[in-house]
Amino acid sequence: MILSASSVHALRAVAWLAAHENGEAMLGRDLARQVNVPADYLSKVLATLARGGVLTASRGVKGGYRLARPASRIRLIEVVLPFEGKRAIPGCLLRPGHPCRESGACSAHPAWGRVKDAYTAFLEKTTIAQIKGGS
Amino acid sequence: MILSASSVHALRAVAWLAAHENGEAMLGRDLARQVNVPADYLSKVLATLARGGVLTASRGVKGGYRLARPASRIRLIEVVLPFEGKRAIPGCLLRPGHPCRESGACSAHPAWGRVKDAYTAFLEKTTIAQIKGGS
DNA sequence: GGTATTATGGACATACGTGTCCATAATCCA
DNA sequence: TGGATTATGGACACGTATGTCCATAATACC
Repeated sequence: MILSASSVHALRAVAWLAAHENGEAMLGRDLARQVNVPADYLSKVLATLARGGVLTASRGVKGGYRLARPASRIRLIEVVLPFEGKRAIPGCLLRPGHPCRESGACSAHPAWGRVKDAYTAFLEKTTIAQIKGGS
Repeated sequence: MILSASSVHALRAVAWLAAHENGEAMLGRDLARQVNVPADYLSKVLATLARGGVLTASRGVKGGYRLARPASRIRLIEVVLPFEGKRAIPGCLLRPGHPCRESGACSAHPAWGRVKDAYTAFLEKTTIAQIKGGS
């Protein structure tokens, strides 16, 4: 389904974190239980997000994870990029890896362009605050 | 990138076939060379498309592949479905496998819905004739 | 300082997509 | 009928995503 499982895990975790911020750091295992993802796997995802500057992690008692910034200033692309790699931003449909500019665009460009634009706009313009739900 | 490599191979092959129909059947190895896909791999893809009723295959001398119907009556979803499986039609973003109806839609529904609708419309409404290029 | 607690990291297992190689079946033509 | 030609199918190889398990490092609290 378009986004990899790791990306969805990451979005779910960050969105849940945004919807339940209360000053305290949230434990990795609690977060895993809440978003229904294997704890040992989610820990890798969370570490990646911390390295990417989306979350801050702290160890020891009272440790856990927090958002590095307000949810309204975290865009989906930042959450997803480490897991999607270059595949995050789609290119030409029939010629993968091809830029598919207007001049010399491939034959599928008119139909595919609408999907491509909607998708990239979704990742680049939507913030966590817009998908977090809760309140 | 959203669609699997096999799906893109299939689309490229069918589109090329549509753009170069001339009454003759096209050999699998020629098709593979034209769309730049490994011949031994494309043959599996083409067999799947034949089983799915998108192409007709014939063996022996003068054999090869043809479109089973005019390109204007082959929708992209038919070409892609055997390779994408249930993943072909996207569902809820944060709750994979969830229908995400309007009532009780997940929190990401407003933003994600636009992408989802554009994508499913692309697959279900676009025909091979619209992406085949050539003349 | 010592101990419990938490995140971090490495090694490993598994499934699947992609791709290769080769034997076999079906078809055409001489 | 026999051989050449073509699609079909099975077995295998390989990389990557996903997931599990366990040791280690960092931190807070007593």
